[in-house]
Amino acid sequence: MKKILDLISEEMQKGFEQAGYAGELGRVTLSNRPDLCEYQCNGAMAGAKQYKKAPLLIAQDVAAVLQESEVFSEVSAVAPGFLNLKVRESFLTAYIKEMRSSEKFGLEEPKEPKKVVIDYGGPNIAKPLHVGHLRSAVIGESVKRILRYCGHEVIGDIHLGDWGQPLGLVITELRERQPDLVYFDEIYTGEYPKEAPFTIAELEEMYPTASKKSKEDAEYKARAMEVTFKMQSGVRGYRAVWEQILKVSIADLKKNYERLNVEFDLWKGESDVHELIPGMVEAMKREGYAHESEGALVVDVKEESDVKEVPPCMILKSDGAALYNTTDLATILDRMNHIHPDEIIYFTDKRQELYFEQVFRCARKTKLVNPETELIWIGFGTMNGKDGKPFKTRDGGVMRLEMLLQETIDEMYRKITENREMPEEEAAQTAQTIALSALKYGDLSNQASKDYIFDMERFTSFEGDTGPYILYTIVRIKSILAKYAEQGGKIEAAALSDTKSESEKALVMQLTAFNAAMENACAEIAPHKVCAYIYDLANAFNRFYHETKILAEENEERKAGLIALLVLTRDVLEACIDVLGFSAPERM
RNA sequence: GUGCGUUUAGCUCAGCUGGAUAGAGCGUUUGGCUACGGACCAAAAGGUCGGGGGUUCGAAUCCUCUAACGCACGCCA
Repeated sequence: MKKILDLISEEMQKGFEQAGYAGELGRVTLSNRPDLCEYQCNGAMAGAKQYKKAPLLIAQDVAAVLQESEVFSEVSAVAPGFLNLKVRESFLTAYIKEMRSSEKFGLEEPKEPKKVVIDYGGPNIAKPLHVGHLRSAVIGESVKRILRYCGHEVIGDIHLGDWGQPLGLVITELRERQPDLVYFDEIYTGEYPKEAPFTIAELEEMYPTASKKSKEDAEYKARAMEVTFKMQSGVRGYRAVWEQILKVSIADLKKNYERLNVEFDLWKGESDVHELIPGMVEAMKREGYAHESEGALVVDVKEESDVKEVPPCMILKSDGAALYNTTDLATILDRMNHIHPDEIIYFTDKRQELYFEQVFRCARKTKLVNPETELIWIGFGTMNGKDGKPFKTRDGGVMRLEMLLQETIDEMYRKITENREMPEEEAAQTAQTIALSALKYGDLSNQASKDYIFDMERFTSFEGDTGPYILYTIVRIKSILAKYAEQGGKIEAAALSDTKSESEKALVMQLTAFNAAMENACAEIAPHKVCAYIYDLANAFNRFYHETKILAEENEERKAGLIALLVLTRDVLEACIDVLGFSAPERM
C-alpha cells in the first residue's frame, strides 16, 4: 500500500492543480511544529518565484480549494507561506485498518527485487572473537534482515579468514610444543587421529603467543611462513592440522554467533576459493591488466578523475604468495559464478576504505563483475570505552566477545531479580534476551560509520533510548493483552475505530509511518533509522497508555478498538526488533 | 605531505536531504500511582550547531577558507 505521506501529498497536489499551480509543489512532510499542525507543505514558498506571487497568497489559494477535502480536517495558510495541515481521523483509521489486514503492514514489494550477498562477520579461525567482531556481526545481521524483510533475496556469508598467515603461526606454535605429533611427520602415510590435538582454549591462546614470537624472532617468523606455504600448498599433515583447527574453531564460532542471534547462510572462507586464484591471476596477466612492479604483481587502478593517490591493487606478493586482495577478488569471482548477485555488500572496519576502493576498481577493470553489479562497502567505526579510546578489558587487554556478552547478561540478571520475583530458569533466559537487546540496540541506534562509546550502564538501562525500554513497552502491551484474553476478550482487527484523544492520534500517526521508515532504512542501509522509529513509537504508545484506560473502558466496542490498536502496536514493534536482530520476552 | 571522516546542550547522540522556536536520552530541578506493569508519565533549566566568509526570501544542512581531533596512504588483514 502507498505510504501515508504519498497519499496526503497526492491530495495536496490536487489542491495545487485546482488552484492553478504546478502539482509537484504539493509535497507534504511531517510537521516540525507539532504544536501547530500534524503535517505541512512548503510548496507555496518554493513556487513564489515561478509565479511571481507572494507565497502566502498561493498558500491561501490552495487552502481555499481544500476546505472540503476528505483527507484534511484542517488546511490553513500562515505566514510566510506555510500550509498547515491536520488530517481526518477517519482517513487515519482507514489507513491502519488496511495496514492491519496487509502483509508486512502494507510495506510494498520492491519493483525489482535484488539478489544481494552480504559479507559480514569475517572472523579469523586462528583468533578468538573479540569486541571488534561485534559490530560487523550486529550491523550485518540487521541489514540482512532489513533487506530481506523489504523483499530482496539476501545471502549472508561469514567469509572466514581461514587461509592466511595467522593459520601458519598457530600451526608453527603447535609444532614447537608438540613436535612429535604425526601431523608433522612428513613420511607418515597412515590415517590421522579424529580428535584434535588441542582445545579451543589452547587454540585461542596460541595465536597471540605465536604472533608475539614472530615479531621478536626472525627465525621463528621464517618458519611460520614456511609452514603457511606447506599448509596452502597441500602438504598432507599440515592440511590435516588445518582441518582440525577449522573444525574446532567453527564449532566455537557457531556457538558464539548463535548466542548473538546471528545466522549465516554461507560459511565460506578464503580457503574455498584458493583453487580459483591461479586461473584468475593467469587471466589477469594474459589480458594485460596485471603487470610486475617492485617484484610484485599489481593491477593499476588509478583513474583520471582521482584527486588523491590510489596505489595499484596488489595481486601477488613479491614472493609469489597470495594475499588478502587476491582471495577477496577470487571470492568475487566465485560469487559471480555461483550466485550471480546484483549487489555485494561488505561490512568492515572503516579503516579499510581505501583497500576496498582498490579491490572494487580492480574487479571492475578486470571484468570480474558485470558493469551493473553493485559493489558496496560500508565501514563502521570503532567501539570505544568511556574514555573514548578503543574498548579494553579492565587490565588493558582485548575484550573477548564472549566476556562482553556475559558481563551484560550478568548485569541484566542482577537488575531483573532485583525488581521481580521470577523462577531461576526464566530469569536467566530473560536476562539473556534483554542483554542482547541492550547490546544490539546500543550499537545499532548509532550511525554505523561513526565510532561509538560502549557504556554498559547506559545500554542496560530501562530508561531512555535503549533496547530494554523498547522491550519493556512490548512486554507491557503483552501483559495487558494477556489480561484481556483471561477476561474472555476477543481480538478483532476490524474493531479499530477513530481516535478519541491527541495521544491516541499521535500513536496512530506514528504507526502509519511504518512502511516509510522501513523502506528508508533499507534504501539507505541504515538500521539506526529503524531504532529511531521504534523509539518514537514506544514513546507515543507510553504517552497514550498513561492517559487512557483500556481494560476498564466500559464501552465494549471502544474497548475492542483500543485492544486492536494495542495489537497493531505490538506487532509493528516486534517486526522491527526482529529486523534489528533481537526479540522480546513475555515478562521481564 | 595527500586524501577521507568527525566537530550540534554538562555527557551520549538524532536532525526526515534547504523551511517556522535546532530535537531526544542521561544527568540536574519539580510534579503525578485506589485503572490495565511507576522499570512509567508530565514539566523546567540547559545550545552564537568548531570558527570566518559566501549562495538563498530562508542554512546545522549547499559552496569556500580555516582550526582541532581521528584514520588511511604496496608486499598485514
